[in-house]
Order: sequence, then structure tokens, then C-alpha cells
Amino acid sequence: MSPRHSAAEAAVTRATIVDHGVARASVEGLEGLTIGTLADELGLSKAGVVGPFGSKEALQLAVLKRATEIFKADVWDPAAELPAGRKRLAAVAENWISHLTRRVFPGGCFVTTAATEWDAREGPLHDAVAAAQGRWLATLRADAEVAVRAGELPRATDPAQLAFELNGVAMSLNQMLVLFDDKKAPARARRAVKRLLGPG
Amino acid sequence: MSPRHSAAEAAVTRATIVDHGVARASVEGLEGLTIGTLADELGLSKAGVVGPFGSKEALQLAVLKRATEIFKADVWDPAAELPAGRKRLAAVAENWISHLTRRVFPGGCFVTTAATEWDAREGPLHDAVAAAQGRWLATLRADAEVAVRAGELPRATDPAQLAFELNGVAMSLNQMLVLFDDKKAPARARRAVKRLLGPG
DNA sequence: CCTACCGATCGGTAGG
DNA sequence: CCTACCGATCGGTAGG
Repeated sequence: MSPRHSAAEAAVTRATIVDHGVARASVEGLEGLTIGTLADELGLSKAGVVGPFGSKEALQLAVLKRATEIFKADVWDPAAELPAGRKRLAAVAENWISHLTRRVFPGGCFVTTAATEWDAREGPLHDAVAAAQGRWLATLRADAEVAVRAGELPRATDPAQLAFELNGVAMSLNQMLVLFDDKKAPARARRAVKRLLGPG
Repeated sequence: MSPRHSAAEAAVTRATIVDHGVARASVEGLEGLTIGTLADELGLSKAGVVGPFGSKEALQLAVLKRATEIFKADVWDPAAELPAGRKRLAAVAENWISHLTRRVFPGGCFVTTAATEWDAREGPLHDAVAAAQGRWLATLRADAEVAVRAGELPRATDPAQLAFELNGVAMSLNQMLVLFDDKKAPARARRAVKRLLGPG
């Protein structure tokens, strides 16, 4: 704890640590975060970094949670006011492509990096990453269901299949951008989305 | 070096280390490999593990190379005799889906894990991973080009676009299998491939 | 391929 | 939120 400072100051310190952790972890992975490196870069002691969280794992969970909030604010929230259905799904897909193309996280899609890092392990990090990704896929599926029921997509469309394929387009785009810096990749992603959702 | 043993024995030791490293790195990542853990699990000393390679990085590069050989033998080689074109591309896609579904690497697609781990960093590992993934995408594109020229795919098909989308299907499949153990994912992947390549 | 060892860094804690 | 410290482990080496 930090008895020499107010709760508000402590919250700022905590947020600073988390934000810096998000940027680093998107590049180095959540396991690549180290308390000592964060402390050096932020001009804090190691005790000052780990104190507000209690453990490295709790810090990693806080970093993951913040990253999902940033993603939601950038990709979902601008489209949230639209009525559910095909048009909202298309708007979300475009926001998603834009999010990845702008490299909001320096290391690319945060949840993809975290999911690939933790998918085959057990523990709280695995569970938190799986929950975050599962919620996102369910969100996509829900709008796809509405779109199919409303006749905005072919009746034979399987909403889970559509979410599966949209996710694949985003993952491939992310890899082309981060691994190869491929400038043509956003156009390819848009073309793939158009094939899945139709024009407009 | 190991002056007390023959070159053949040394090669076996080296291969044992690499094979074990492949299995571990598919779960923990290439950076998650540690010389001490490998030594314990193989009943070797740390010097015995690192000696044949000279450094951890050289060991990581050897592990990555071995993983790409296993992938090629499992996914590409069984289809290599077929004439280039749409049918071979479909056979390779089916082998790829089978490869991921059988969990040949316990942590899922090795190159995807390595690419996500190293995509935003610099150095020999980044370069080796990018080269491996680039070769694979070029292989897919080459067969797509032949297929388009032969009229086996619509003339408007962009071969690079097709490789981009096939890659996305495989990445999404890999995530569904490893993160969620989703038994429906292989069928979804096959359906997506059929939409991209046509039936048969 | 082993023993014995090196300096550096890891996550974390006691006490203020 | 800091100093000072803990045992464990990191990659790697000398010498046999």
C-alpha cells in the first residue's frame, strides 16, 4: 500500500502501470512482462510496481482487462447505437479492420497475442483470455443471428460459422500487418468481409 | 562438444533435444524454453543441452526449423505428387485441417504460435519465422495462380487473396481447437474452404 | 556430456 | 511508494 499518498494518487499510479503494461505486453507477451523492467521504465521501485496488484499474475490480469476495454471502446462502442443486424456487423468489422490497421496496440491484436500465448496452458490467465475471446465471438454471432432472422443474410447462413470466418479474416490481417507490414492486407480483409456480409 | 562419444551419438542427442524442444515450445513459446528445464526433463546437464547449439537462440532456431519440417511432411508432402492447381490446393487444405485437428503439436499450430510471439520483435527469430510463414503463403499462392490460369477457379480470383483467406481459416480453426477445444471447428473450417475453393 | 561455477535477473517480502 | 534483502533460476562458461 501507499500510506503517504491519497487514494486518487494511488489510482493514477496503478493506471500508469497498467497502461504501460498493455503497450509492452502487446509486443513481449503477458509472460514477458517483468516487474523490474516496468519499474525501471516508469521510475518506480519494484515494490511500487507489484504493490498495487499483489502479484505478477494479478498485474497480468489487470493488463488484459484494460486491453479488452480499449478494444471495446475502439471497435464496438462506435457501432453500439446502430440496431442489431447486418449493418452493425459490417460497421463493427470495418472498425475492427481500422483498429488493426492503426496499430492501436504496438504488437498488434492484444487478445490474439494473449490467446496464442495462453491457449495451451492452464490457470487464471488462460481462463480470462478464453472468456474475453468467447464473449467477442458471441457478440458477433448474436448480430449475425438477428441479421439472418431479419432476412438481411441468406437464410442458410450459420451465425457461428460467420463469426468463425470473420475471426479468421481479422487474425490473418493482424499477421500480415505485424509480421510483414503488408500494406495490401487491409484491402484484402475488406474484400473478404464483403464476401461474407455483402456490400454496404 | 562431446569428445567421449561418436558423431552419430551426438546427432541423436541433438535430435532428442530438438524434438523435446518442439513439443515444449508449441505450448510455452520459443522464449519459454529454458535450458535448465530441458536438461532436467531429458536427464542431461545444462551444458549438455546448450553445448550442441552454442546458445539458446541457436537452439530456438533449430527447434523452429524442425517444426517447419514436421509441418511440411504432414501437410505438403502427401499432396506434393498431385499436379499443381485447385485439386492440390484442396488436398493441402484438407491435410492442414487434419494436421491441426490431430494436434500434431500439443500447443497447436507451431508457426502461428511462433509468429505471434515474434512478429513485433526484431532479430534472427523474427526473421526466421517471417521467412517460414512467407514461404508457406507463397506456396499456396503459386497453386492458386495455376488454378486460376487453368480455369479451375473464377478468373477474377486473386491468388494472394485466396492465400490470405485460407490462412485466416486455419488460424481461426487453430484458435477454436486449442483455446476452446471446439469439436465443431473442423467442420466449420471445411465449409469455409469449400466456399473458397469449390467442392471436391 | 559432466561438475562447478559466474554475474544477472526473476518474483516477491519486511519494515518503514 | 522506497530501501534492502531473500532464495531461485536465468543463460552461459571453464576445464576435464
